[in-house]
Amino acid sequence: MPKEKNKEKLILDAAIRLFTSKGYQATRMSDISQEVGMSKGLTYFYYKNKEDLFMALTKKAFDQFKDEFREVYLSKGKTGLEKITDLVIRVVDFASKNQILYDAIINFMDLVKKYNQEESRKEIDPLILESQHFQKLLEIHHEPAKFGVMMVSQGIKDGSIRPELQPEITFYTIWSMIIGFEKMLGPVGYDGKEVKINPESLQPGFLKLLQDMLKGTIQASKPATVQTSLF
Amino acid sequence: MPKEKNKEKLILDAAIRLFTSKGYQATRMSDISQEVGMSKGLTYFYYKNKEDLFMALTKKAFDQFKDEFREVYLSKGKTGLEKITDLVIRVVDFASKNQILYDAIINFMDLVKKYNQEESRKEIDPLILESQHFQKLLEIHHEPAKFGVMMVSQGIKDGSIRPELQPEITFYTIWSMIIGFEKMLGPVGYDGKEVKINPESLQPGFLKLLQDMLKGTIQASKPATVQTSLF
Amino acid sequence: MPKEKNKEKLILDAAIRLFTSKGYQATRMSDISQEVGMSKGLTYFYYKNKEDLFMALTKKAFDQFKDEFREVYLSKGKTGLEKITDLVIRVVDFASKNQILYDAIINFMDLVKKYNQEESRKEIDPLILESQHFQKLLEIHHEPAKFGVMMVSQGIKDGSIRPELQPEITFYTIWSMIIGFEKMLGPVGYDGKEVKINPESLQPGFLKLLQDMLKGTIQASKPATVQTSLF
Amino acid sequence: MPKEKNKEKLILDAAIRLFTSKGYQATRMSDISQEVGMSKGLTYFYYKNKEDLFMALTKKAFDQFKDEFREVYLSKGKTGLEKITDLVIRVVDFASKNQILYDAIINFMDLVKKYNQEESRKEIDPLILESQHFQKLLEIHHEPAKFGVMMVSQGIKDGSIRPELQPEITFYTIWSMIIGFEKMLGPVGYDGKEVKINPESLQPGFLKLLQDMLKGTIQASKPATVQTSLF
DNA sequence: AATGAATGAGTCTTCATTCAT
DNA sequence: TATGAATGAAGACTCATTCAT
Repeated sequence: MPKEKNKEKLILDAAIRLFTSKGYQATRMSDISQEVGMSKGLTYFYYKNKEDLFMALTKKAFDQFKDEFREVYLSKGKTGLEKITDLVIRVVDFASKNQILYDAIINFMDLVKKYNQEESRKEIDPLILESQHFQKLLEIHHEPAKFGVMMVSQGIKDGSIRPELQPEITFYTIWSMIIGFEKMLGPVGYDGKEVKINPESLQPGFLKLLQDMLKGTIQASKPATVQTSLF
Repeated sequence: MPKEKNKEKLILDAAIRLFTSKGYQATRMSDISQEVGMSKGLTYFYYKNKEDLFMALTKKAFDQFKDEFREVYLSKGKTGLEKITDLVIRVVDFASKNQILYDAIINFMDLVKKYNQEESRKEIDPLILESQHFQKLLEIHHEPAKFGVMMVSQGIKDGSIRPELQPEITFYTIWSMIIGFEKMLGPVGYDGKEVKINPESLQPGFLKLLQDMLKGTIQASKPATVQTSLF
Repeated sequence: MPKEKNKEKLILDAAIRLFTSKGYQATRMSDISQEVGMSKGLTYFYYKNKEDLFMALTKKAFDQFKDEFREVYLSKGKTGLEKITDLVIRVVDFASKNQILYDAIINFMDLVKKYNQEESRKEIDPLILESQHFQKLLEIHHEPAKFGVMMVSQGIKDGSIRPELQPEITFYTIWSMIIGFEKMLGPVGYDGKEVKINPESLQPGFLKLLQDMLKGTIQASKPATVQTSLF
Repeated sequence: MPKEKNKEKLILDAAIRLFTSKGYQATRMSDISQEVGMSKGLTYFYYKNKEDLFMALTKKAFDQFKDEFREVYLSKGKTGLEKITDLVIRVVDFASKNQILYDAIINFMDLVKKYNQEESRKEIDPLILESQHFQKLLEIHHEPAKFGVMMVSQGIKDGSIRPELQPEITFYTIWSMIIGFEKMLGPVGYDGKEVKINPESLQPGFLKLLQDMLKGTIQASKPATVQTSLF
């Protein structure tokens, strides 16, 4: 029945809305059921518990995230380097428009780190480990990156990226930069007297450095441009 | 009296120990008082509430963090680029050895982002906003970065970093990379079948790319090396 | 379902019992839940907090109080003055038999005074102001008095009360006397050597004075009597 | 040493100030010590505990109250009835200007009531019963009333009050009216649509009724007037 | 007389989760 | 599927009071 899938989606969307406006902690399960207009019990029928719901949200986040990566990868008439540049912009945009989804992705990265360390795995809430969504996420969380790696590979082939670079390492380095850049947007936004930069001034320089880091000898006829209309 | 300062420190150290092993949420205020061997009331005498305590912890984190930056900056006989390379290693090392402190720093960056956005400032727990430590942090959280900027400036002077780079933007880009890199260590550590990289293989490549991004024409006699004994 | 209303009533009755025997402050919410035989959580499901519960109790007090007034007003074959006399006795009786309810009424009068004074409104516990029962009380707390005013009006019509009296002012003066009289029963009960009066000796004189204050020229065939079996 | 007496007075005055502005419950002992500028320990040296302090405050309240009564009683060129009228006004004025003191007096009346009832004496906080001030109050709390009784007696003698009235009973009835009247000022202040009276309109009528209740055949040359500038 | 750090019992309140219907 | 009353463990925080100095 598509009915059920629908209910599940309604709950998830309500959760996203509420987590976004009030935060995860501050949102009560009852708020969510109320927002959807169903009983608490039914919510629990679809999602085993709050953690499970959040893991489902995280799964959705990764799916959407992968779509972003895929779209950029499949965009026509661009060099690999241009796609990488586009990706940075898209990810930052995604983060600002889907704050809670992006947070869920970052949170999942922390979770994976703990999961991979024998001594800190016990710190993870058992309910998370039990969630089927979590298990699924362990399988698929590398998928967005695969498109990224392919972009780098393409860049090497089309000469926009230096041929001596190793695609995986290069892409994960790029991803590091993206993640850090997004986090950076908070502090540099601080309007302190002594701070000379802000998000608007940081972005072009950041992209320029990223391109410098990557670019090969063969330039695209139209050099990788930096959009400034982002923020 | 040094006595009081001491108590404050004892509480903070106990909190760091417990937050590290059980997590912030899971640690009860009573656990902390018990760990120090004092009454709950006294803990509240020194720290207004749990959030205030965490902000004090964050303050300590930034102080130690700044020390790391300062030490690297003041290290003798190194080019600016070498110092930047060292900094990456030091920060990652700091993060792994002082997990909760590093988390507090990242958490504070998120907080500052919310604080700077009119619409999301209300999501911040009022107790955090009231904390004197939070107010202090708003003033000082750029300090570590200042040393970083100076490292870049030095690198430009000594020729190890390209002269056309703008120090502030360059450093904040580097910092972005560092932050993201640290987050990356979780996912890439996953021993999945299809993933070809892990922290050990990522780090040298990451540093190489960072150096490529920055380096000037004049190389140090001894090239910036990459320590591999880190993890 | 009458089930729910029932639970609410059960809680309220338990609260009345406990507040009466131990006092409001000394009664813990857990005592109440235990007395009813339900969980603490359920108590909070029906009453938002302790203040809300007390306001509900106050509402019940006013309702019962109004019933007393109505009954006296509707009693047959009595002049207005006789009804007023009865009312005094009934109120004092009500106060002694429903101590906590009467206290709640007096407490609410103090609350209203603060509420009506700009400068002292802030002294009122916010939880009280938020209570729906409090809001309701603001609307209905004059209702008992309305019956009182009608008694005076009747008295004027039937000649038992002086025709030149203004009903509202007269009744509120009477009510003042009643309230004060009830409070008086404490101190005069003190068996001090030098005090010559006690509740028993005070009441008849009090009623006589009250009647003197009010009475018209036309006396009822049977003069307004004073029951002495009250205390 | 007058020093000590002074400290005691300072504490008491600070308590009165704070209880007035924040309420008894909301005022912490530390607030009081801070207001006086001394340590908490010293406050406890002068007052055994918070209840003891409040009983001391109550004692002061009765002393001041007695002064009001005495002054009215000793005022020259007035009939007994005029003095009674003045007393009402003075008491209401006292209550509005010394809210906490007046509240303390009313509270003490409730306390005495409990104290006189075998079954409710146990509800009284033991700390109150232990307070020397409480013991003293039991002895002196009738003193203000004595002046009142004397006013009635004078009124009977000078013909302004009916000769058949029994002074004690009459005065306690008057006091009842005063107490109730003061309480009444809260509710009647409510600006409801259907309520036709307010404190200003109630007072003259109240005083008129009081005078009607008491007055003898011989009128003073200048009839007992009603001041309206009170509120 | 004086300090103020230290105590710790006391309680309200929250909310994820369950289960009888 | 669907409900929502019922549970109860969990935990932060207060503040009157004490006592070593």
